[in-house]
Amino acid sequence: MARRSDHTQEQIREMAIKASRGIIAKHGFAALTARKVAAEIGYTAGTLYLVFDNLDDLIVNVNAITLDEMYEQLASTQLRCRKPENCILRLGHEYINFAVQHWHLWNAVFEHKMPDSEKPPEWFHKKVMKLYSLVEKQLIALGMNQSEESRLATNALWSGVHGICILGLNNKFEDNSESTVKKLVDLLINNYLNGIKQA
Amino acid sequence: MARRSDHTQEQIREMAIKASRGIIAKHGFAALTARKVAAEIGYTAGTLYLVFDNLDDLIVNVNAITLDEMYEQLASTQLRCRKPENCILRLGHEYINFAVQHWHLWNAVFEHKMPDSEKPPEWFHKKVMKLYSLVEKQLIALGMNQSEESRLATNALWSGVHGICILGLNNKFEDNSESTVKKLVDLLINNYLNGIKQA
DNA sequence: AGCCTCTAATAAACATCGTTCAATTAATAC
DNA sequence: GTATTAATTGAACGATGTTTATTAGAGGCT
Repeated sequence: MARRSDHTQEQIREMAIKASRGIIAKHGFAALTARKVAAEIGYTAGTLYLVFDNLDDLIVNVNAITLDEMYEQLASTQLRCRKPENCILRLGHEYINFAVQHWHLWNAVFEHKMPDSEKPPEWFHKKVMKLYSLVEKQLIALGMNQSEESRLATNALWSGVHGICILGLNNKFEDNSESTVKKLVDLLINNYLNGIKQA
Repeated sequence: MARRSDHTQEQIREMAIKASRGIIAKHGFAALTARKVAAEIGYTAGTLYLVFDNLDDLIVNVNAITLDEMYEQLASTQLRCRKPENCILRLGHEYINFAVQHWHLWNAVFEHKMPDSEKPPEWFHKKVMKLYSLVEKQLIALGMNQSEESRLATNALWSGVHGICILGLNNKFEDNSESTVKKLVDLLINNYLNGIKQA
């Protein structure tokens, strides 16, 4: 068979990405295979390679959507908060909420490694930085002037929050309930911000 | 062939673990395959299944050694430090040093996921807790009484340090040099401890 | 020594994976 | 209605982890 032209290449791309999201969301990152994605959109595995460089290319596009959704969810919590400390705490809580709600998709963002030592494309990195900027904005509102210093302070704090989520939600603690993870994130943020104000 | 009895089963186990460590250290976690391990110890893949349940079983044993070595390296830095704040900073620096020095082996500890939702054996978890106890000891020396509180404070701080290492050493920041990662860890620890003392 | 038993180790098989590519088939152009 | 063209396929390739029937060799017995 050939030239069915049931769909444009762009449509096939989008269908494949959507199907992949579904597979990951339902069965986890490890369950994603080229043949499964292809079967779900009614094509064969080979077709995917007409439209993506390889599976990594497809996965990066899936993870990009997850980052976009995460940004929307985090940004929406910033509308009704006044004090920067509270805004940052809300960001932490919502980060946890997102990870819990979209567990497999969130995990895929961090489980996926580029082969050899290739880097994800630049536009992907920008989406990550956009997320960090939500936190940096509040640190600046807290009196820190925008600079190398605010960037480092942001990276330190948010990597810390991320570390708690990664370990906590992967059951690496004795008690790994969502509420414990929230407690830990509060502890880290509160003490960190207290320390910053003092300095 | 059969019954060569060149080695006991226990010897084969140890040779396989050692060979696996070598492969991971040299070529990374993704390069580890049953056939490669077997070839390096002069046996075939099937033999590994006589001595391990599966590859995950083998990997857990490899990672256990890494945890042991990490504990030794971290514990040794605690001999010549007086003030708890400095002891914790040293732990942070040495955690980074270990990750840099044994990059692939350190990564393997966190890249490896049990299939489905099986858990690593209990003795593995104990080795992780032993590492945390190094930090908790210093938090207690800092005036915190040993309790649920000190455990949470330890988890929060050290997961944070770990998060910085994971993201920083995987090139997730703009500047991902070792010195930047050290700066971030200092920032997190110093502010966190300042915040704690204030509370 | 020769034989037998038992089992450690093997080689081959299986199902799956990502990826490639010649063959084919349907849409288009003439 | 026929020729051209290119989208899609299906089969192939070389891997992977894991299982299993087969076999070779060590140890005990006579």
